[in-house]
Amino acid sequence: MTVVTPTSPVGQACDHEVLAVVLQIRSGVLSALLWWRAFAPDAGRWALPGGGLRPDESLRDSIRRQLAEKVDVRELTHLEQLDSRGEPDRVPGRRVVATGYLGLVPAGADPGLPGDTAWHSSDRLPRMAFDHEDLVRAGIQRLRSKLSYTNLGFALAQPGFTMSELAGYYRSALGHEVDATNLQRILLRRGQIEPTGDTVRPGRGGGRPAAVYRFRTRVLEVTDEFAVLHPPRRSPEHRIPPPVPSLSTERVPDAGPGH
Amino acid sequence: MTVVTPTSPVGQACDHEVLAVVLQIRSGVLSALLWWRAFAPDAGRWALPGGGLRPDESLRDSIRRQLAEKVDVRELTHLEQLDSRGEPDRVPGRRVVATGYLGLVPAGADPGLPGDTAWHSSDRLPRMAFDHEDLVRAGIQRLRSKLSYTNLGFALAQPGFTMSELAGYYRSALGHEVDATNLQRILLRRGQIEPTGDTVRPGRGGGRPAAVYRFRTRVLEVTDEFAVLHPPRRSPEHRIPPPVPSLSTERVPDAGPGH
DNA sequence: CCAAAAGTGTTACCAATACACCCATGT
DNA sequence: ACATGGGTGTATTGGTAACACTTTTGG
Repeated sequence: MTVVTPTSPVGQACDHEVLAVVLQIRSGVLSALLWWRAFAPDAGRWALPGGGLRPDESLRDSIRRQLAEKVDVRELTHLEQLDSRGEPDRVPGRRVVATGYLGLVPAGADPGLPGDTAWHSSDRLPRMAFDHEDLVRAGIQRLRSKLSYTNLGFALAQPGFTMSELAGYYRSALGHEVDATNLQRILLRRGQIEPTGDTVRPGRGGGRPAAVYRFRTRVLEVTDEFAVLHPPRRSPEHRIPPPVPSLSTERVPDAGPGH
Repeated sequence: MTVVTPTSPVGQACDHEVLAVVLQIRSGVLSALLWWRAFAPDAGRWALPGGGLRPDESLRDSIRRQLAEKVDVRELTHLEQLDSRGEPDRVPGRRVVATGYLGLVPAGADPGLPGDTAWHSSDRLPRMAFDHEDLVRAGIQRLRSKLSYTNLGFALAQPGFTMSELAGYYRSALGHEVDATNLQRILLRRGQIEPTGDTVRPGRGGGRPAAVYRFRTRVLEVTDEFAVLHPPRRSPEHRIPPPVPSLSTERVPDAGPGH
């Protein structure tokens, strides 16, 4: 049965916790914000920020509240739900269902952190508590996927950036080479970014001054609907005719079950 | 930091429910399995199958158990998590966090249903309880997306099928025209399907006998990684060199927080 | 022999990659 | 001048949509 161990935070109605995988590109390394557990269970391991859901808050409100203890929430440029884990033994000694979130902080920001909290390179994760490492990997995977078909890059970059900076963020997040030239054209074509008109002075050694760009919106949008099984281009009204009900042997009642 | 107040109710641990959006193509119509609520709250509206999470089962086990009451679970060809909803007022009178699942049943199957349960056309949904309609739409959206870049078609089709049947399933699920000819080549190229060698006798009116195909695996696989921001083709080892730590001003400790 | 349905071959199109080349600046 | 980094132009590639055409059956 469910044993209540004194790890549960404040007066909870139910054992539901909310966890966040907070990612940021720090000096060219995709990093995750982790928190060091001083107490059992899993003392000495690193855990995701988060905690119990309060009776009067939504999941999203909850994770924002709990993140506020770790990092300045105003720095969070994106927050979306990952998935929920409910294995009975995922946390020893007590039954907790966890809902994971992915949070993103733009490059360059450097929020102050509590002493037990630190950024960890995503490809050299420390020993982590419970099933948290798995959630981190899910978060990274989600980020990588969405960079490809949405404008999620806005959440990794500061408001104004040069194309080589942006390509660097994509490189770090995706883990492979990204050509700044082609990235520029892809994002321009899709209407994700636009030049601000400003330029940036070249560093020592010279070089042409780089144009400054910004994302047109800093809210998630899908800009590349899946490349295959598109609706046909030719006849825009390729609507599927509603099938003849008389031929149907279906049982699709619209009212109550009067059978 | 963490306050210790073991107020969480023991035993019937938490108000967590699991819901399933079960979809099937029935006579060319993408349909959802719904259940008629006889009692308050929201009596007379249609709801998703599901129910409370038991203390000793995982989320996935729970939804399988609860679906077994509505539909022969052996018919379920696919089951994946959608998302969780935790707004405090999503169900009047009590606080319940819900985790939604997407379940798929292959065309042709016609499991017996309890009297209060029926299939409903997905584009003419009845008045639904709580936030369930929103979950249905999320499920449909998920299905449509994954048809494009995974082999999820296996879950909509019976084990053996002709290309025109399969194109029909895709048409119904996606809501737009799908060319059987091109679908065949796409799925063959991706290695999703293969001919069984059998053919099917043409109906009255003749026609060339159709070849029977099957999906090579009936487990979800991603067959079309996102079309853009691929790793470069040329040099397979375009690995990003690990950044020099000495130049880094980072604080990415590998051990406990000794700061 | 004709109609119907399935399958094949071919073309056109579009978007992304690769890469050579041009531009603007610091030393 | 020339090295350095940014930006533009362009050829190539690859995969899908579109569609005409061939194949195989029933009447």
